[in-house]
Amino acid sequence: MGGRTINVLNVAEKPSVAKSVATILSRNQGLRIREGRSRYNKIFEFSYSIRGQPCHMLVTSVTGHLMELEFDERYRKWHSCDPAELYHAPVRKYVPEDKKDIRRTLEEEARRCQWLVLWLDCDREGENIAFEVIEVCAAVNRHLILKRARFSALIDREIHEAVQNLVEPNQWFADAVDARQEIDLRIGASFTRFQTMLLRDAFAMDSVTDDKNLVLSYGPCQFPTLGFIVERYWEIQSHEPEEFWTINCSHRSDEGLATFNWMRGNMFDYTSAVIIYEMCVEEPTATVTNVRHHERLKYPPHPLNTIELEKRASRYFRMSSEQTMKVAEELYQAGFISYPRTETDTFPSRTDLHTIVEEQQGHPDWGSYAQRLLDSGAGLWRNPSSGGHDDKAHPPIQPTKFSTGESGWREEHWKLYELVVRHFLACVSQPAVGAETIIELDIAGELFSASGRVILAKNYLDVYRFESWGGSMIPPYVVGQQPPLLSEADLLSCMDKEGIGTDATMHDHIKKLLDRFYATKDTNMRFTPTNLGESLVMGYDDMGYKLWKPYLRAVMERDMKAVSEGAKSKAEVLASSLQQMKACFLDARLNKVKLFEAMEVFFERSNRSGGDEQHVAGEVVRRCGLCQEEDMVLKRKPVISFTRSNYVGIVYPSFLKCYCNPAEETGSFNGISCHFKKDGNFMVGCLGFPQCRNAIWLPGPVSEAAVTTNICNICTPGPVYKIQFKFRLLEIPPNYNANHLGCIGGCDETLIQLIEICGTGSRMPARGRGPTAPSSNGYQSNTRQGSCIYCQETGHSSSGCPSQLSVSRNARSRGMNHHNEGTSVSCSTCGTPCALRTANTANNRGRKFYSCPSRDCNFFVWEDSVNNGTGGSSLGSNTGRTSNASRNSGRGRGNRGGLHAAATAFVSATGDPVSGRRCFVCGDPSHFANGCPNRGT
DNA sequence: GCAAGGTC
Repeated sequence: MGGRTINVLNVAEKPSVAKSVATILSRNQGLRIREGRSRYNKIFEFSYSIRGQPCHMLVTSVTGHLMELEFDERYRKWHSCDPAELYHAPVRKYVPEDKKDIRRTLEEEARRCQWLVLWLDCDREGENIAFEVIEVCAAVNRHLILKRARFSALIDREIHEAVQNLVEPNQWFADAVDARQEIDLRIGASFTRFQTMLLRDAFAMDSVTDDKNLVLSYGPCQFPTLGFIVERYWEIQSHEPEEFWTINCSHRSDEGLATFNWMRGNMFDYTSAVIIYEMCVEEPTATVTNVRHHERLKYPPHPLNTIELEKRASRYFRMSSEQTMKVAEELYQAGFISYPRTETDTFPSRTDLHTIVEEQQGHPDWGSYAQRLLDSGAGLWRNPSSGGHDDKAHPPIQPTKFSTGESGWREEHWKLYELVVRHFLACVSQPAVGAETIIELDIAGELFSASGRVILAKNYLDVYRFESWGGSMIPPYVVGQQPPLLSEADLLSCMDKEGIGTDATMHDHIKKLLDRFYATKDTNMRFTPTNLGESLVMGYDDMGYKLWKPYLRAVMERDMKAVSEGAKSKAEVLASSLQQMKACFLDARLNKVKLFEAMEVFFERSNRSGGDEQHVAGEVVRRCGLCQEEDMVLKRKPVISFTRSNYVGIVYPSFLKCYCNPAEETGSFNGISCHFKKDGNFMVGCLGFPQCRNAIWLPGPVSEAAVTTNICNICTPGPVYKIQFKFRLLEIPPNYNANHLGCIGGCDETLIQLIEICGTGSRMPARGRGPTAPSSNGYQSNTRQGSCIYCQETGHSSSGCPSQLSVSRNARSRGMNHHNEGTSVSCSTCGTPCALRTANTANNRGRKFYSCPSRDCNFFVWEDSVNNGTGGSSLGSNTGRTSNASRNSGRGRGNRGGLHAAATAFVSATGDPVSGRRCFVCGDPSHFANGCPNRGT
């Protein structure tokens, strides 16, 4: 070839690899370094020749994935859509903000290059990152020729061979990762939103955390990890200790004491044990019946990979896996150990093991051992065993630089470096040799045995001080002893065995469980599920779903493998996997009562307002500018108590919705007439709740509020109906009137000022807290009696009722809320089939409606609106004006400025800074009136 | 405010 010099852009997965590749290829001759747009990703330049083609080489890097997957903007907000929509909502790949400078570097360099050579790690993720780099570079230079360099170690021969034998990038590998990302995102986001919105505000979880923003996340890796912990915990709980008896005998001689164990082990029958014991006592002469000698070997460990490093650091030093990886990364960055994220536990044949040992000869603690290893006369050397894993990307973790400790090291650095070095030296050492003796005795026909071990040659145990070889032959667990809680090392083993996470992410999943308050770790590094973690797992388990088991991940992994081998297409796997998971999600939602029941085992139901289920309808104030679907109505926070013959307590509005007209204080509950007492603060909220959470809080001192027919002539989009307020005089400053005709559209200075001074209803400390609802056996038990709510038969739950199943599936598969045949209406919120009922309130007596039977759902629709096509909505759309307003005002997007501004102004009054606003009392922009030092109290 | 996967 030869001829004109071409520019070749080389991109590695991380800066260190770019540097190594550049150093090796340039042979350190004429290597220039310059800055890129990103601080960490330098650009190396030198001349090189690829198969006779003179090249100007530019080597730079990314830092892992360049792109992330996310839902389209319209689905990003938690209340923007039904979580079930997340199984088909559009997603896009984009370059996140912190990677944009890397993208700029790639774009700038790619424009002037002819070739792009991809030096990403040779695994599936690496291949996927390669395509991300291609996407960015090809977008600015369509003529780029794309090449992939395959290499498995950063050593001269590999790198030179790789660049002289460039191949094509592997689309199948990248596709497998695309599918994995999309499935993870859709499952994770849908279940996380569902769980969080369903449970967080429904239960008093202050015992778990004070964090009101608690997220109850679900993830295909984190949940099975939690499952391991819960499962072991349940094993321990279900263990019933049983008494047993055993007989021991011992023999004291000049050489010491030998203890013999009864070969029957444990006897659970007391009488039998006593009889045998008496026989032995009556005839106590012991006869030695057997003496056996064995030579035993104890082999050194396999070469060190990530999981073993984490497990051993946990066992030997009580370091968490997360901490271990952090310290290991620092040691790697400083060049003392090799890359710490590796599955490989086999040394590549070309590894120069001797050189690594030679480097350690000068160490005060293990230097002499290293010298013995190198002395061929000592016979201590042994070629390392293979653990059978090879990720073909990185070698086992090994020391790469000699050190007797550095000034900046903390104790963890010392320990981890020592572990890596001693482990390496152990790997190339002979096994320990022991002589084992087993002695058997006969006393009155009963057999006893004892064993002892003498270590003949310690060999690797001399350097691997973390392991010992005790003389005891008693197994660590005996019958009847309960298993211990899972240790971090156990947990890592479980995850590794079942393929949960990767070596680089396992510790993240463990940490996530602690961060989410799903589990705790005690001082012995053992994990216990929290009430929250246990109840979530219990809930899904009660549903019959193994979502907390590793099976789902295993299936996904098989699919990914099939895609990466070309056996299945990405589209095929995505379609089938998401279809199944969506069905699972919908079923889980139908069965959400199981989650509630499990939570009720541990938590009190919350009467905290602000929850998803606790709004009672009011009057329409304006159309919601956020969701553009529903109206905003004046509501009173529904802390509602009711009285009936023998019970006083809080009723959840979901029970009330069909029975109680919000304007009245009487109604019926389960056919019993009740007296309702409303005692909450005022707010204006969206009827689309819980899908839409747009809410405007009103001043705390409001004692009465009513929507008028007055329309504000300032606020747009209209109409915005004004509200007649009455304030509690003692709670407002003297210069304000008790009566006020106000507007929530953002124009009303008086309201804004009162909120700044007095706060809003949402921030009032005690909101009519009544007696706590019974948690497991009060009226709530009507959903738990075991008989189906549709056919009244026992033996199946309502969600599995044969009379309803086909209807509900039909409705769901068409993505509809209802159809007009018989009683087949499904709840738009949770999909539960709804029964036809009759209203018994003053305004609507005799009118038929459908409502969701689930006690935690607000779905409600009048039968006549179903039949005339106006569709379902949440509670309260029966005011007449609602549906008219909905129909008349159009459903177009955009123009939500007026309401948005109003919401912002009111939000500012609750303490969140909004630019441009100042304290109303003193004018200082650094605080609001609520926190003003000049305000006085 | 959701996942898991790279890596800084």
